Amino acid sequence: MSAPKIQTRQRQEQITQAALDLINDSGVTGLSIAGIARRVGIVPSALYRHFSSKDAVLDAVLDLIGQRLQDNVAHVRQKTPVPLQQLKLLFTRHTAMLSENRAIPHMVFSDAVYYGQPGRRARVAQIIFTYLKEIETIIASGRQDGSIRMDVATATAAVMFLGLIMPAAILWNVSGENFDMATHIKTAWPAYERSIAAQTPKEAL
Amino acid sequence: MSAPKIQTRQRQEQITQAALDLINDSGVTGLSIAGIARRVGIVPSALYRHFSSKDAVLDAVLDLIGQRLQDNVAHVRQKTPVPLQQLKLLFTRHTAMLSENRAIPHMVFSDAVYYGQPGRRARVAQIIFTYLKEIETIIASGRQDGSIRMDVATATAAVMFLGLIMPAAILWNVSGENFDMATHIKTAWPAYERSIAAQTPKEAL
DNA sequence: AAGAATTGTGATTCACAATTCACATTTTAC
DNA sequence: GTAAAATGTGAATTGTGAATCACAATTCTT
Repeated sequence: MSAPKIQTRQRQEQITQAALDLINDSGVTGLSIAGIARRVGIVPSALYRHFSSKDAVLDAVLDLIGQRLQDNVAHVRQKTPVPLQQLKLLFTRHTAMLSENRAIPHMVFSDAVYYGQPGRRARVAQIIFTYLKEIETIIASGRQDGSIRMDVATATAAVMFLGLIMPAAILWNVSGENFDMATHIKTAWPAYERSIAAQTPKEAL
Repeated sequence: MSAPKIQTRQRQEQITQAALDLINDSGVTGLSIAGIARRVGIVPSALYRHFSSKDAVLDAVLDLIGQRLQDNVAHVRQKTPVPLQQLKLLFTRHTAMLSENRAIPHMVFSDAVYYGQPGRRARVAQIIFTYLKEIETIIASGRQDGSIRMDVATATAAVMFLGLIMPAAILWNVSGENFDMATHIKTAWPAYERSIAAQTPKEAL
């Protein structure tokens, strides 16, 4: 019994998504050609019609992740024009995203990134720094409208924003998903805000 | 030509250290029995005289990492009694430690932790939460002496402390060790301090 | 110094996963 | 409709790395 023939473009999407899902379930180590193929409903060797190698699949997964992050930023921008609110919203959305996709931290910290295909690490750096840049842009506009203080470097404020997210992701993962994200968001945000906002705002709860 | 015979206790230490070094160089994926054995100067099969399996070696490495973290805390405590200074010192020491040992984030985020031996994840959780607990203790004493504000939960302040460290570690690794740790420490610390200190201190620079 | 326990060695087994290839089937182009 | 291109299949190849085992050398005990 043979799988239906699908155009490469769509198969590539299926394969990339299946790979992402598989990483969610079993980590980067658990990612195998056979596993991906099974999920897509084709035979392992068929996968090579659409990707030249496993490494190529990994690169596609990285692209997908970068895409998702950018989508997040775009969504937040379109939701509200107020910089501090954009940041808070991005915070909640990003944490929610991480709750559903462990694949993201797994990829970012994966050996495959650091010791696999040369250039892979640069690719991940690209994704992270691009994301960071977006955050910096938001912060910069907050500086312009006077809502964010000037004596914290935008770069630092942006890195600290990541610092709001990363530990939460780790603790959530390592604790067997028992870490209370909601509480973390509720308590950490005001503290972060205090460290970067021009003055303690009253309405931003 | 045969390697000298060494008592198991010491071989275990050699092996654990070699494994840690190997992870530093090649990641958890690059950790192989053969690689460890080569570094120690014995033959792969000889390793099984001292460890029952590769998993057992991994557990030993985890213990070693937990040990190092605790040592760090102890050192800081002995250096100064002022909570905020303890935190800052811990921050600098921890970042320095991460610069030298990529193995630590690699292990913490490794698939081997999440998808390997069941219970391994709990072990990592144990290490992290113990460390977090120490930080909370420091913060609690800062609350008692009035140097740290009461309206931030100690747990949150502790998690945010990790948030000072983790992004730095990632950016440093992903950027090919080009991220400027020193600048990060210098700019991020005051911001963090502002978010948890009772009032902007003047001497704590 | 003899026997037991410990530690080291080399060959080998086993499982697993990526990749290739010759061939089959379906889709597309003309 | 027919040839060519695209896609899918199953078998075979190859490499890798963990683990086992029988045997050798060393150290410890007494």
